[in-house]
Amino acid sequence: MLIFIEPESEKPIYQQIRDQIVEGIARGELLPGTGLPSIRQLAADFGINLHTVNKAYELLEREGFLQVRRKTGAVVQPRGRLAEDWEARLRTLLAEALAQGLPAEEILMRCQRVLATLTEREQPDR
Amino acid sequence: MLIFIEPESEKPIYQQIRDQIVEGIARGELLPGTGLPSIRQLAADFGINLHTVNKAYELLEREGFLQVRRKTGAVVQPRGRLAEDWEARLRTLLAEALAQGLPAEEILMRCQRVLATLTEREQPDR
DNA sequence: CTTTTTGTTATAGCTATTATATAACAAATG
DNA sequence: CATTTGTTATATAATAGCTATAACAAAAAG
Repeated sequence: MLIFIEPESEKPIYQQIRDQIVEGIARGELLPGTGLPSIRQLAADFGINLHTVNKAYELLEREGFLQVRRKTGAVVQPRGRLAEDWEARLRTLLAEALAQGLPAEEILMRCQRVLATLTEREQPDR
Repeated sequence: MLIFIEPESEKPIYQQIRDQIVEGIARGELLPGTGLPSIRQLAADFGINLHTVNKAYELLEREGFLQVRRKTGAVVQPRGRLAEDWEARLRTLLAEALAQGLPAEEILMRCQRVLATLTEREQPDR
C-alpha cells in the first residue's frame, strides 16, 4: 500500500498518514495482522521526522486500529470500537451539505457512492 | 435558535459556533435573510472575546453561509457552494467506520438516520 | 553474549493556532 | 451628532505541529 504526503497541505502530516492507513484498512488492503513499516523506516521514506510518524502510530493505536510492539512494528488490529464522536462528526458534515442546499437524497447517494469506491474489489475476511 | 458553548471541549470555540450555526441553517431554523446577533452581543452572551465570535462569522462568510454587513449584523445567505474538500472529508469519515468493522449497509442507515433528524419538521422554502 | 534495530522517552527550538485584552477607525442607524 | 457595529491593529499567553538530538530499554539477529 502506498502512502502520499503533501507537506504543503493544511492537514497535518501525522493526520495524513493516519487517514491513509485508516482508508487502507477500510479498503481491505491492510488486513488484520498485516505489519506496517517501522517508525524510522516510514520517516526515512518521507524525509520527515521520526516523531511525526510516531504521533500517527500513537493516534492509530489509541483509536484501536493498530497495535504497536517492539521490533515487530505496528500490526493491524482485528477490530476496534467506533469513536464516540463519530456520529457527531458525521452530523456536522451532513449538516454542511444540507445547509448549502443539497437535497437529502443527493447527499445519501453521495454517501453510497463513496462507500462503493471504498468496498469495491475487496476480499472480505472469511 | 440556541447555541451552547463548551469551553473545555477540544473543539475550538469558534468552530463550535460555526458548526451550530451551520446545523441551524440545515435544520431550517435559520432561513435565508435571518439576522444573527451582533458579534459583540454573542460575545457578551457567552462571556467570550469579541474576536472569537468574529472568527466564526468570518469563516461562515468565507464558506458562503453568511453575509456580514455593518450595523445590520450577519445575515443568512440564500445559497452557497459545497466546499471542495467536502467529499474527501466524507470519505475519511466513512473509511473510519468501515475500518472498524461496520458493514456498509449499517453505515448508510446511520447516514440516513442523521439526515432524518436534521430534516424532520422543517419548513422547506417555497 | 554482542550488535543492531526498534519503540519509548526526554529535551529543546520554532512556527502557527487559539483565545484573550485593548484600542482605534469607519460606516450605518437613529 | 452620538451610538452601535464591523473592521483592523497590536500585544500577550497557552497550546499544537514539526523538527532535531539524544539516550534508554527491549527484542531480534549474528
